[in-house]
Amino acid sequence: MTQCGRAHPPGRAGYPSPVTVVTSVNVNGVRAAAKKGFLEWLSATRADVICLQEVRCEPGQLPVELRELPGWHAVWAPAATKGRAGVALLSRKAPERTAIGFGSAEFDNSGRYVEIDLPGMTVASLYLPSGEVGTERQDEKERFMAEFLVHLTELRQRAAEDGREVVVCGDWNIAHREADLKNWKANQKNAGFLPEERAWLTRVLDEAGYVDVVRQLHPDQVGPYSWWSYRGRAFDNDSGWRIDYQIASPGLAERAVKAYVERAATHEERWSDHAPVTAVFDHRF
Amino acid sequence: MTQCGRAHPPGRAGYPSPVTVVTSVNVNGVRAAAKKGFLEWLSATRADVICLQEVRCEPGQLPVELRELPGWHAVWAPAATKGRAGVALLSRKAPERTAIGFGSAEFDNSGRYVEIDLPGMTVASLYLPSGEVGTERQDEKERFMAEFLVHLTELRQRAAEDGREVVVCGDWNIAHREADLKNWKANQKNAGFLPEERAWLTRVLDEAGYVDVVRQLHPDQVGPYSWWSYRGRAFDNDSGWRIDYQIASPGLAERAVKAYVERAATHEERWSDHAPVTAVFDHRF
DNA sequence: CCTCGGAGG
DNA sequence: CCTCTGAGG
Repeated sequence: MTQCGRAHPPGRAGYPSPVTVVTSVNVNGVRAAAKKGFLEWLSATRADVICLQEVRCEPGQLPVELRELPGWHAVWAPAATKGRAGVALLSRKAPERTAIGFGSAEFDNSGRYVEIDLPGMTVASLYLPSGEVGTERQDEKERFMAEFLVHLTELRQRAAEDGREVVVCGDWNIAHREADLKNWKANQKNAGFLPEERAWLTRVLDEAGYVDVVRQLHPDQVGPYSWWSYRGRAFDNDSGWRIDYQIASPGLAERAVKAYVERAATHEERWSDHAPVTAVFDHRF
Repeated sequence: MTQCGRAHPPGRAGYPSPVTVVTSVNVNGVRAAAKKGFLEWLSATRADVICLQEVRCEPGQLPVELRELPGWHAVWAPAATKGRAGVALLSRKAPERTAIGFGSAEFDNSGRYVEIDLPGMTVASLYLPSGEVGTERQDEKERFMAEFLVHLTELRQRAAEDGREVVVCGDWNIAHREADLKNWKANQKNAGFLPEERAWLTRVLDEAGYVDVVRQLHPDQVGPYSWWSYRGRAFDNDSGWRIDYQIASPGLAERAVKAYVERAATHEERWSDHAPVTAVFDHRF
């Protein structure tokens, strides 16, 4: 682990480094992404923790460049079905604890959730099912949402008791508000912007007590979108959706000093249909 | 039809042009081939008739560049199963007759045989099943061979009665003799070089009365191979097989003045794992 | 318009 | 190591 210390003043107790940079990105197939520029982005990023979704690869299928990531500790949580879903967590520091799944009989092997403890904070990578209205896949999404809300509530409580902070990053596959997608009117009956999905996200914030880190720092901005369909000219027209979030405990969220979408990361050579969502937490404040 | 006459003396009765150039090539997916150089090869070829195999495309799926081939008449014979097999015939002159299949209940819809009549000669495009020892697909290959030998015999007889010549071109998926593949010893138990397959090809020549045009003109040559696996470095090592043949009636075969494999056609940018097999028939002799 | 699996080659 | 499906996105 060759991560070098940066020129920051000392942080608060429990945070060995005064600043933690967290990034989340749905890579849409980590092997394909690696061939198109993901590795260059990775070698340039200043993130301390990276949450990946849609890895779509069993650990045994990873090419060397991905199996051996110098400077990183990796936890891979593939789906039982080959080539589907799959999440991972990369961290510069070794995790104190690792957990795959959130205690769900149905979803723990579906490659949709992995959680690690780092000094003072828990970081999770989430890939919520994408759903499609009128299909069994929408029912699955709803079952996931119901179970996962319980987990989020318990996670917050446990963390609070332990004096830890929490951030759940990933592809939530729901745009929360009208400002979170280009064409909200046309999408009110489409999966990803259904009233019940939006209401569920509101409950994540209001009832489970989390904060949408990007929105907190940019309350009046349109977007910033994090996903643009590969179909048509969605990216060029910025016809996107904000469906990738960092959802943090209030104590962590209030330490967020920056939060943004790295749209340019996938601009020149597009290596995913999602862009990285990054937050900088400064533990000195 | 903009095919211009060439500076040849007049041919024999029944052959409006004194020379007929016939090419056969397995394109391994005509859409993929078109993106990689097949169209450039096509625009440069001097062939009068082209037999294609493994077109792997329904006529409705053809991109414009393939749907509209100026100067060519095309007959497409796709397989019932999408993306599989499929043969076609392109001719500068309009066919006098077109037939898909050879009267087989099992195989007429399998995209493996199409036949046209041109002035004085019948040209067929064949894609014989490839087979694999110990599988149902080898049984299928053998059933095809049995039925097809009957057809070849009848085809010759009918043609002789009508005073026509015949050439059946295509991917026969059998190397006939030891000189027809790089590593014959190691392949004696593999589909494509089984004793019974080789014996069947001998019957095509000796019993049904056809001539292997390339071998006739190059009796002592190793190969020339017409297919090199995409696996490993088969092409670079010239580790190939001669499995694409022009099998002609004796009266036509004796008019062959040239017969060769266009290995260079797929050398620079490889657009198929097979190379075109071309024969020039001169009707003045 | 992508990525992946699997069949067929 | 190719080219196709078809599912999932």
